[in-house]
Amino acid sequence: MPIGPVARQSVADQVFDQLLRSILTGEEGPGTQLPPERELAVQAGVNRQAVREALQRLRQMGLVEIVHGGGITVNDWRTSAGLALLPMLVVAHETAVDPVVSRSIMELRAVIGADAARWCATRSPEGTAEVLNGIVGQMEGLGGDFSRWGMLGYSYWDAIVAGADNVAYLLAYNTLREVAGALALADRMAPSLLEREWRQTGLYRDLAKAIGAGDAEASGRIAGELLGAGVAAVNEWLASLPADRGGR
Amino acid sequence: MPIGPVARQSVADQVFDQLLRSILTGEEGPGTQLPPERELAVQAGVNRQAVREALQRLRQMGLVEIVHGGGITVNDWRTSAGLALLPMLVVAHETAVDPVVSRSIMELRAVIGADAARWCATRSPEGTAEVLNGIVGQMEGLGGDFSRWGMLGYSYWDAIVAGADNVAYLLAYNTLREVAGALALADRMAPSLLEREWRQTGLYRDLAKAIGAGDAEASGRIAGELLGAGVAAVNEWLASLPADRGGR
DNA sequence: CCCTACGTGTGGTCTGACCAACTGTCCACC
DNA sequence: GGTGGACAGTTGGTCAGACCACACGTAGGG
Repeated sequence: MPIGPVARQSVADQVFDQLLRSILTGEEGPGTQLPPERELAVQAGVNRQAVREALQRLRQMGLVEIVHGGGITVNDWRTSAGLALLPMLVVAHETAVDPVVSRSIMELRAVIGADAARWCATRSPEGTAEVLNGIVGQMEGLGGDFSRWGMLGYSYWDAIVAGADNVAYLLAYNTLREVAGALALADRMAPSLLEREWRQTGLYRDLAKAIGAGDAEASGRIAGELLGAGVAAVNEWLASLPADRGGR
Repeated sequence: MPIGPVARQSVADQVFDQLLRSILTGEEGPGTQLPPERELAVQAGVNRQAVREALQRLRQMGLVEIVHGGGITVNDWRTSAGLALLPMLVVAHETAVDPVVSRSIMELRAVIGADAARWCATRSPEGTAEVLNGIVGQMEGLGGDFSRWGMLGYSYWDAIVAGADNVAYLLAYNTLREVAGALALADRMAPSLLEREWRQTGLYRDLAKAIGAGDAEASGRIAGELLGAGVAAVNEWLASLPADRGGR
């Protein structure tokens, strides 16, 4: 039995996590002032530099505002944080993944993936369709080995997004891939939600063909169908839950 | 003539900018090792702590990999950076905005905005349509005062995205708003590109009505039309350029 | 009453030191 | 010959303490 890599978190990372958590949970609401750096340092029992690194990272994410000599103010992350916060929203309450967050992720994935496929059909360089077909071939090859499907799915959509010639899609998709990792770690349910999507190998091949033919309309439609399955699965999951799970 | 606020950049921010630029320009390509922290500090003529803060921020963005005792490796930002990089891509080459980046931004904005409108029609809380109608009223009120259109447009789409009940859209839209600021600053052309979109007040009112009626299909269609105008404008701009502008 | 000047608190920068992890080398041992 | 341990050098991580720069409240002078 192989052992995995040991998670080693630096002191600054731990401070970052603690502050992030207290902001996301609302313990430190928007507009409130954080304690001074020096006090945070003694509270955490660490050096001031570690606190500073954490605070600068929070600032970069838009979660706090720091003014020289004026203290640190907590922002409202709903209006000032960027997409980079998404992976951390998933991990923030580590007991279970917020279904609304999951749905958000799947919807964003679907809407970007579908449009990327549309553009990929007309803007992608030569050879993209061949790459996609190769991946589909591998998919068909490994019948039930579910553990490797995920990787192939990533490569498939990676190729499409790369072929869409849209940096914004590319970057957003990178964030989404990171989120997927956090999702899979935090919640065992997520993979099974995706399962029905993975199974549709036929559509994967159709999509590759449509992209190879340069048919934007068909590509967008098939990709939407493919990715819509994941959205539908999350929605069903959401509907099956008691009504009290709807926060954030 | 009123003078604006002076940009005061901390030392760590300047180091961050320099490193970011040298990574984005490819001067420090993927896989290359950065000089050690101590050397970077003497090169920049600053403290090592400042360098550390900058490096930690680069790490958070996924641009570099840092291993304890092992040095700092530059990542390929195309595969490892998140959407947070988008604003910095715009500013990176400050002479002119890369048209491909601009197009990417407008497309992402359009695709998210349209889907947000679709969901806003069915998922938004009571009163959203009233808010939207109020904003449209203000739009109609200030005939040619173009400077204030931008603000109103932001509020309008803010309300829609907030009503879509999708955190991912919300966060991505926050990033896009930030990008819009950078765009307007870096390139005077951007506002005129958006102008035709702003002018379509009638569609803005139609969209508010469709959302109020809970008509998802119409909302998505109108929003797509509205936002598609901006995409089309950028595409025309792109087509009018000499072919040598296509990098990145 | 204004408003200047100052003190206090807070973020920003610096110095220097030490700890901890990776890397390569060499050598004892099997 | 190969394996594993001991070692030194490089580099990131942490710490302590000091000083500078800015914001803000307040008391004193006009």
